[in-house]
Amino acid sequence: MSVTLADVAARAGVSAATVSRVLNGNYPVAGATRHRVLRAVEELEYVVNGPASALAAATSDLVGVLVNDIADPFFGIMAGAVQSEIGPPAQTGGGARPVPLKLAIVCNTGGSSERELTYLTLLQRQRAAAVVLTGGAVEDSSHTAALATRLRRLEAAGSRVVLCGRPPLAAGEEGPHPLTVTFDNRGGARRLTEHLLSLGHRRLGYLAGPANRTTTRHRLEGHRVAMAAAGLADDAERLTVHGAYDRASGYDGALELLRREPGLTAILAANDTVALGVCAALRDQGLSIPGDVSVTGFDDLPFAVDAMPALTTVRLPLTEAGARAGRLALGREDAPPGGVATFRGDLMVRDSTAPPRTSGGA
Amino acid sequence: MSVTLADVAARAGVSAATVSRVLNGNYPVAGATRHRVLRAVEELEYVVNGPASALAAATSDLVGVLVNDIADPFFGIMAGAVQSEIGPPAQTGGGARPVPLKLAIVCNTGGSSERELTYLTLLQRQRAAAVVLTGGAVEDSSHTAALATRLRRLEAAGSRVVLCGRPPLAAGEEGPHPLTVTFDNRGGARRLTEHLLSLGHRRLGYLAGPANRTTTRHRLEGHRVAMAAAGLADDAERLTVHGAYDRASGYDGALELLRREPGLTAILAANDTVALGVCAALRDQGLSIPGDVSVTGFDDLPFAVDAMPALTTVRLPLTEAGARAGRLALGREDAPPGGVATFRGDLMVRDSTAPPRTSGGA
DNA sequence: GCCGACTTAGTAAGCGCTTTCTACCCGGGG
DNA sequence: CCCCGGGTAGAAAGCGCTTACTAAGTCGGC
Repeated sequence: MSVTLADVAARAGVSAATVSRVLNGNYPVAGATRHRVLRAVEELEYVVNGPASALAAATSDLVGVLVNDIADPFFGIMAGAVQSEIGPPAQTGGGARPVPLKLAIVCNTGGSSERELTYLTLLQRQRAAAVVLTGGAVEDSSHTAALATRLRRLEAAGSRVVLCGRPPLAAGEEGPHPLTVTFDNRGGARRLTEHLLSLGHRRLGYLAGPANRTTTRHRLEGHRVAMAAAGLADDAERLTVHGAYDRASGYDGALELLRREPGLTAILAANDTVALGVCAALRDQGLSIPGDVSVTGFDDLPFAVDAMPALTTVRLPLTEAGARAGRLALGREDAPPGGVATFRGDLMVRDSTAPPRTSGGA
Repeated sequence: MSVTLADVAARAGVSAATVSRVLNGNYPVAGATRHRVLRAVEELEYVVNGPASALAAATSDLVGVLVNDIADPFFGIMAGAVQSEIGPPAQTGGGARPVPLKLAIVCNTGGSSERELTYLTLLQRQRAAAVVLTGGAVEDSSHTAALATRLRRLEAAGSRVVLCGRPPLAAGEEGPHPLTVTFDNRGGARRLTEHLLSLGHRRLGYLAGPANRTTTRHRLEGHRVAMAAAGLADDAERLTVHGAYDRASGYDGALELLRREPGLTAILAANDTVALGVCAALRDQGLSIPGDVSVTGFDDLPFAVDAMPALTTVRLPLTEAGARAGRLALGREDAPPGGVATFRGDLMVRDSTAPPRTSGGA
């Protein structure tokens, strides 16, 4: 059917082994021979059979990238960054390809731990060279255990595993842990809360993400720490509402928060998308931002600066993190000390936060 | 090293052939035997070797998805939709898997035709079951020809090719064309322009996308048609600026447009992201939207409704288109008549457009 | 002028799975 | 009682590539 190595070999008057060696450049081949082979490859429009080489070499050119939802820029940006590290260079590459180009298999888990496991198995089946898991992990002991097992099997099967944007695996296990690139969600949330507190806010509502997610928990913890330091621990507890990481739950959550505490002067949203929903709800209630209520997001996705009003948020270096994870996955970069690299998030103060009206009167 | 079919066969006391048949369910196997095999699979934690089966069966479980930039929600949404059609079902799937789950290989071309070809070759190498090309195509005759060749080769190699969000291949070629799911960019742009015209605007600037892109051209054509119908053809020509599909070029483009025509009362941006840049520039110039200048986007990405102000735009059914493309790619859906399905975009009138101040005075 | 050391190329044995072809077991009709 | 056909399972030949291992030249040194 299609052109095979043998065809190329015949055409170039050499053995299949030689063609393979020319193509992989992992064995000395005389210049003249190489050229003859390369010409035959051109003439026959030969394209390597990936599965065949993966089988023979016991490794593939595929890298799995697990994301909650690729349509969400948060994940899209990280996935894109991973991809650009492992794929063809952005620059018009010359003829030499120092490292074999890898292809990224993007898997949407939709936040379901079950699908996460399913995809991990599918990636193991593909003999993926590496797997990058992005986003917060579900915190359910049975799932955590199942996940750890799967990851161990993947590594045993030769895949490199890298966590990106999620905390390292529980330290309880023996053996080396997957390399991890993580964000300081706790610190970011704490700084955001402190920012609001320092503006004079005292009644702050917190719209947390879905329960049982590490990201949700860490951000919430950071918030609570700051609240407790200001002697507002009880309020923090009372004014926390959980919801999905989407606009709709921001809208609903804001309404719920207002119901619980009509005197609210600030709302911290789980992330930028949720914050957008909060803003919409507030506007619909006839409240001005930040005049009546200050709002904060998290992540600093590209649209945050163009929101109405421009969102005060925490910038997460998603691109850098994804790129780092990609390099780690290919072993192009040395592991960070302890196997964990943490990126902190910078507070971006914009127009959605201001001193509360009551305290502003001085 | 790892567990193989043979190991499972030995454990179950059957031949490898039988195990293969049980796993693929494409051959009658007695119930008792099947159960024994399945148990052995469980006990051994056997995971099929994908490359091996791909080699033997001459087809893989991989579907390539080419996008300009996965971090851009426009592409993220389509890619996600494709993915959800070919991957594990969102529902907690039962044991039966009617169709083998496919994995999506997402390839960021960055809009480079060269990388597009590179990826196509890499996908052919993987023996991808299907390839979905999204987004506008580069209109360069040599690239178009090269692309057509590559696609033909892919199809010859057994991959199904589907175009999504780009026009069908030139009709000149013989043989069946790749199935296509496309958007009525022309009509959308025309309606957008007519909307502005009907509000009373006469000095409209158009911020087009990068030249030599089908999407850019179609949207521009739609705009020109409406402008010409209003006797404004010359202005349309003079007030068109090309730029990338990003926020920065929206910003710069708006400034350039204002320089060319200070009396501008409306700017049509190539897409929502560009529109955001336009809004930012206008604000920085002290102009109000839509008071001084009306602005429109295109695509209706999720953030459009939360922009400052909410963007009047054209909604493209990205999810539906992606899903359709995914189904077409797997042959799960019959080809549309003529092989081309066109989705139209609906005008979403929001707060960024209003009658121009001067004509509003009546 | 002969023998290692070094290059370069070929041989061939798989890699783990699919699938055709063959073998076998049974039950029922002639 | 024999033969035939439906239902199951096994044997074995690849699928196209990688990679020891082996072979054949080529040199330079003693």
